[in-house]
Amino acid sequence: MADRREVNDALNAERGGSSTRVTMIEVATRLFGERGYPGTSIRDIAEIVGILPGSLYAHIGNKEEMLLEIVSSGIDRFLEVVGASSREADPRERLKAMIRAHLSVVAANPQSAQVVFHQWRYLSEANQLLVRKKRRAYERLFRDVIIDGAVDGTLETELDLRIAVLVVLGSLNWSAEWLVAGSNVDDGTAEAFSNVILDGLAAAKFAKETRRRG
Amino acid sequence: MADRREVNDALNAERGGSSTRVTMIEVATRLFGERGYPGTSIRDIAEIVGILPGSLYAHIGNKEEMLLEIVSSGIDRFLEVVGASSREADPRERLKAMIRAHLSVVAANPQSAQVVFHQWRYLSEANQLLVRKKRRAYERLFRDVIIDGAVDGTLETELDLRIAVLVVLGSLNWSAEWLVAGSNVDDGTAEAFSNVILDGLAAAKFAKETRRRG
DNA sequence: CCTACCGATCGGTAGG
DNA sequence: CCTACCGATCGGTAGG
Repeated sequence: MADRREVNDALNAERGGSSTRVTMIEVATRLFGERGYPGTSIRDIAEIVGILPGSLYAHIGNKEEMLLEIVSSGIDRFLEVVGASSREADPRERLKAMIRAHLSVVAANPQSAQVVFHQWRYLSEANQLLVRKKRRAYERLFRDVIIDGAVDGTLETELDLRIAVLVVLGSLNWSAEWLVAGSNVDDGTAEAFSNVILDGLAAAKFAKETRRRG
Repeated sequence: MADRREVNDALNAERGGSSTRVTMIEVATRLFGERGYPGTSIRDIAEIVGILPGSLYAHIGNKEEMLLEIVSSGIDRFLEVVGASSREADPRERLKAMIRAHLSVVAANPQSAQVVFHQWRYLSEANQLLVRKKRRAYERLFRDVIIDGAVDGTLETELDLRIAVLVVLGSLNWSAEWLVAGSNVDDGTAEAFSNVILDGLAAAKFAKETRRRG
């Protein structure tokens, strides 16, 4: 009966943090993503974790602390993975790699992504400030690649930079609504996504043929 | 002191519904959009409307009924306005008109749009079914114009239709996060948006020059 | 639309 | 991590 707890305790010794705490955060991530922060009660989380509601407070200070941790580490994940994809020199290829990376992070845990994208509103003003700083850094990755592309001529120069970033990030973030959890983003999806973003919907056959030839 | 109520009562006579009910829905729209459905209490709404919590139930059956009304009429608005823009014959121009129309509906009431996009999750299964039907009809408008464009050659033929629709609608829906309420969508924003969606971010100078000449 | 109220649930705590 | 509990707030109702 207590086997799950025993396994947890074993893992517990190996790492620094309590494994129950890790489980709590995982469960909270799922529920905050599915039902939203105000729609999830401490009791909901406790029940799934398998402890009594009050016992949660042996591992966390309060409910908002869990939200902050999920949102903050969630953005960090995007910054790490997409940041690593933004080293590529050629802006066009860099943007493609960033799109694929962003989609892979969302697909790895869409519920976490949903919390990152929507539940930060329920943080206190002070905590929202922390989060906003990270979000701005993330947006900068995309702004930079578009600027670099405009400079070297591989990306469009005449477009409205702000709108371009909003369209790209908007369509990427919306993927959390339809990407199935755990599905490795297959080449097809990322490729199709990049095609729409990079080349748009309008037929531009001459440009493509020209590019293909040389 | 009771002047607001008197004015409401006067308006009340002119239309069918109670004006208090209309005010309630407006307030609920704002709060559901800003704080989410579970994060908004009946008491929050009542306080702003200026009546006591229990008095709300003279005008509605329950809290979810308000949500359903807001979501349902919200989607109807998109269907009407964007549907009217989808009569244009040329697919490229039609899509541009639809993008502009969608953005204008969001800008007219971003909070309502937020409720439409995110709060439908809190409806009962039965009510979600109603909503999903309308959402599908809305997505069909966009799928159709992309298909029509592929057929007549003005839009790209090789792209993944599903992904294309998701990218377009994703970026459009995300606009509710950044569009300021009441701002008429200026030509610049809608034009820039259409440019990114239609032509993409990749420089395609040859195609553009070719199109301009012919 | 108010008065007066209901049972249920909420986030959180003291003490072990 | 449990026992036992707190005050506050929740959606909603009967009767006027």
